[in-house]
Amino acid sequence: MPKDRAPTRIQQKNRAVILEAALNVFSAHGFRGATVDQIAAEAGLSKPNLLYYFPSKEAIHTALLSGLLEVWLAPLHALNENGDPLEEILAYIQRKLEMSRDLPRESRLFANELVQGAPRIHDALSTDLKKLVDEKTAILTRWMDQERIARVHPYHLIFSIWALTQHYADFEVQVRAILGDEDPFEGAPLFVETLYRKLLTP
Amino acid sequence: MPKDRAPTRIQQKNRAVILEAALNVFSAHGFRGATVDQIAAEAGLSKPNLLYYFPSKEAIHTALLSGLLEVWLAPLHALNENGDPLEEILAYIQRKLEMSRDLPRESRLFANELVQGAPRIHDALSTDLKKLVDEKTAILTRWMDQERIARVHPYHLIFSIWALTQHYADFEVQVRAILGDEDPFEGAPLFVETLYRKLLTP
DNA sequence: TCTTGATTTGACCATCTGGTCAAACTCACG
DNA sequence: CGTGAGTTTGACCAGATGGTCAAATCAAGA
Repeated sequence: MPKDRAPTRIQQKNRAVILEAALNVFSAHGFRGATVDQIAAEAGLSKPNLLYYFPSKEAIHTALLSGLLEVWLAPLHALNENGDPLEEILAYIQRKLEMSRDLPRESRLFANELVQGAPRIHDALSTDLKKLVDEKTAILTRWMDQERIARVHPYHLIFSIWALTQHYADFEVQVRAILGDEDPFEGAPLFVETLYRKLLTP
Repeated sequence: MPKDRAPTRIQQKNRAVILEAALNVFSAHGFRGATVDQIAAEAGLSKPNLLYYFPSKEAIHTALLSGLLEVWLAPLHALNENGDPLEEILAYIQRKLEMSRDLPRESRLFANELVQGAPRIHDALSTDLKKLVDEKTAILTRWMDQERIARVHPYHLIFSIWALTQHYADFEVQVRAILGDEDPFEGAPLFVETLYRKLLTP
């Protein structure tokens, strides 16, 4: 374990390589299903070498999750009260859909954690996430009060957006098994746009 | 392992007890995260005793999944071409929502499997499930052709229903972290009904 | 070049885990 | 009540897994 100096070039590279490998493995097999050997192999390092950069499997997982939570919530963060309500919401949805397409591993990493009761990020959910969602639903509610979008339960509106968009990443096998050759991300954007336009147009 | 006679009273009871325990453990920790000892403890049996009734951990998991797949797909199966289109679809959605509320372990069992690439039920997805969905989307398409519901991509319509309804079971921790005391199943039925009524009314 | 800290590794360990087995026990029924 | 099949268990095993450690190797600044 290096002292707490500025990270060397090698440290920077190897930490990044490890996190990338860990993302692959954890997202595909969950925390318990992933093995340190697997991550090390994926990263092209020996196991002891990997454990030189992170003290434990748990530490890698935690570093990954906390590092990605910000990225994951950025689109919701960007929801802007001063924009046009419907366009803001639709833009949020499209951004989430793009993330499902471009960052499916990240989506599955969180899905794995959540479906098993979020043992490692429960705190972040009821603090950071709840705070962000409360903030944004307040905006939604104000828009509804001003009759700029139709009135619906704001929390369930957020849940529905998460569910719909992340479904394509989290349950990709199922979607592909049913769609066959058709690219899910061909029809999805139009479908969800139609859906939320109809739902929210006052 | 008993011979292939008719199952004794004890066999019947213990198999059921084991499957119930396995449902608890597998749905909470995934296949890899569950241990045979855990399932045995939950079932109130010793590990060798448990393995007397099922030859392996894998066998228990398979028995569970294949036994529950039918239950899981029953609501979609019940979608009836001869009923009123919108009411049929809304009834399907409400049934799915009830299953999320009443059978969350079953939902998470499948979610765990799917999010990790469905290594153990991939076949059933591309055969049984695909067949059922193809059948039912054909009905939806006919309804759309007859202009009895609005035209949307039928597969994405199905996906959206799955995503929305199962979200409440699969990601229950997250929903609860955000809703706090509020019961998710208080607001959800009205929300999803509104959503699909607006989407599908021609 | 030399030195010192950073990096890498082979060997190793304790624990966990899925699974086996022979022996013991229980139950239903003739 | 005796008997044979059905049931249960303690002891055990092999392989996997997370993690350690001392020794070897490397890299960069003096």
